[in-house]
Order: sequence, then structure tokens, then C-alpha cells
Amino acid sequence: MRHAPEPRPSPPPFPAPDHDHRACAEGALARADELCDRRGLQLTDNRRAVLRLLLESHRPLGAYELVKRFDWGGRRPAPAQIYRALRFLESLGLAHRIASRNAYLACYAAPGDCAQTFLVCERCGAVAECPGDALEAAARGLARAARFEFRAS
Amino acid sequence: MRHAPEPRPSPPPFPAPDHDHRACAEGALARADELCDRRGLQLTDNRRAVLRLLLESHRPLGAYELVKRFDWGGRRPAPAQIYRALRFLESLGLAHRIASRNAYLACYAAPGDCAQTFLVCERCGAVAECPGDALEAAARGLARAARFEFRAS
DNA sequence: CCGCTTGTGATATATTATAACACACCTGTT
DNA sequence: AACAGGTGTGTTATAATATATCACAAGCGG
Repeated sequence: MRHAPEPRPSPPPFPAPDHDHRACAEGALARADELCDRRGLQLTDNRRAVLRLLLESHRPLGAYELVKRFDWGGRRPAPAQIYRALRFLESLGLAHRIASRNAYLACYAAPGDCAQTFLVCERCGAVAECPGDALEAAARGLARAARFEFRAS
Repeated sequence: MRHAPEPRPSPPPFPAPDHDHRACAEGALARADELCDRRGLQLTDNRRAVLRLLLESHRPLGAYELVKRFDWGGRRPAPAQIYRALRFLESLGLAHRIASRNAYLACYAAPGDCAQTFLVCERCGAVAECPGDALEAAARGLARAARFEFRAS
């Protein structure tokens, strides 16, 4: 899954993940296992498979794209299966929904250490998770001023 | 369209528009007319009707909700009609899409004077347009750091 | 009148997401 | 063993959201 090794004509338009996706996926999966263990939740085969697909693709995938990539010994799961897994993963912060794209992205940050803010490329759909919490802090202030309770989503 | 006049048990969860929606809709429509005039674009009957519905509802409406509210002498327009009008309005900043709700909201700010940021109530769907530009400034900084070109959307 | 552009009305279809239900599996209890 | 309760699965059907496409109408400049 590495990018082609040709010399780049110009710097990439965003901080592209320039590493071995398999390896970072394994790490994230291990953290997910641990998180579910701690909470007494089951990271079942299906949930794990969906999370793995998201992690390895390293970009937002639509639910039906996940269905297509899901190889179940020839057959494919129904959408509902995927959506259930996605809801579970979202509820734990292991995946995020990018509403403007109707797509889902694995979270690579440690659980709870996630800004929940994304920069989305309108051309290619590439997504960068936002570093730091400047944006969240600003949003929090605005929410308070408007008497909304803040919730990152 | 005013809220019920009962005494409020607690302050509203957001700065509710506590005014005559018709009147503010007329103002926004007039500004929209002027904007289209200046740019040589046509704010046709259909586009105008959609904008009016959005303005008067004063909350985000789904496309099919707009279809239902559209009274065409008994009949109703096809969804495509609505989506076309919405695209036009969005392209001019006269309406915004709230992706997380699949809904559309009229813009009450002067054109170009719009933070394009919203606070969305998860319970009732009420939306407050964000005042000021603190959030946009933060987003702009993050985008620059990640070498994204910033575009409010 | 022609050719061009823009917008409309309509039908069909694509895409995204949820509802509902039977059943499997595990766990604890009688 | 028999049973109940909870959680997750597999499946079918359907809801909700959005776009493609095509024929046509209206305006406008030549």
C-alpha cells in the first residue's frame, strides 16, 4: 500500500501518511483490543474486520465501499452489518464519520487523545486528522457563549 | 411561528431567534435579489420559493421536507427541482448545507459576512450560526500548517 | 429564423441508512 | 438438563437522501 516511488514533482497537498499502513493498523488494532477489554466490550470478528479495513485503507470509506471490500468467503455482508460495526466503533471513538463525505475513517490517535477535527481535500477525499486542540478550544468558547453544551462530533 | 407564550422554566439552550421571521425573511430575500442582480444571475421563482421556505422556517430543513412544503397549486416539484435550487443558493452563500443533518439552512448574514460555522443541537436540530470568526481563524491556521488550502464549507 | 444558453418538468435510478425479525451463542439460575 | 436474559449475527425489506438524463420552454444575440 505504499505510494509509488517516483520522485515527487511537488510536495503533497497534505501530510500524507508515509509509512507502512499494515504496521500502524496492527498497533491501532491492539489498542482497540485493549480498550474493549478494559470496558468489557466485544471487539468481535466483524467489528474487527471493519476496523481493519478502515485502518488499512488509511482514508475515509463509504459504508458500501466497506461492503464491497468485505470478503466473507465469497459472500458479502448486508449493509446493516457494516453500519452496526461502524456505530460500535464510533461509539468508542475508534472510527469517525465524516458527514460531509458520508464516509468513515479509522482513528489513529490514542483513545481520548483525538481532536475530532478533520481537514478534507475536496478533490481526492484525503483527510488529515487535525493536530492539537486550537480548533476545539475555539469551538468550546463559542458553544459556551451560545449556551450550547459542547460535544465534539 | 412564534414560540408558545408559556413562561419558560429555564433559559433556552441557544440564542433562539425571538423575532418576526417573516420580516427578517423579507430582508434576506431583498439582499438575495440584489446579490443576483449584481452578478447577472436569476433568482427565479423556484429558487426564490425555496429560499423563502428556508428563511421562514428559521431552522434546517431536509430536501424532502422542502418538497412537502412546496405548494405548486396542488402538485409538488420533483426532488431534483429542490436540489437544483439548493445548489444554486449554496453556490452564492444564500443557504448552507448542514452535512451532519443532511439539511439546509438559509443564511441570514450579509453575503460574505458569514462565519460558515454552526452549532447544532443534537436534540432538536436547532442551529445557531456562529458569531465572529475565531473558529474560522483557528481552522485557517490548521489548514495552513497541513498545507491545505482553506475553504469554508 | 437560427443557434446558443439557461432553467424547467418529469421519469428513472443511484446512494446511503435503518427497521424488523429469527436465531445463535454465552452466562447464570433453577 | 431446562430455562431465561443479554448481546451479537444474518437476512429481508424499505426508508431517506441525492443524482442522471432527456425533452422542452424562454430569452437573447446574430
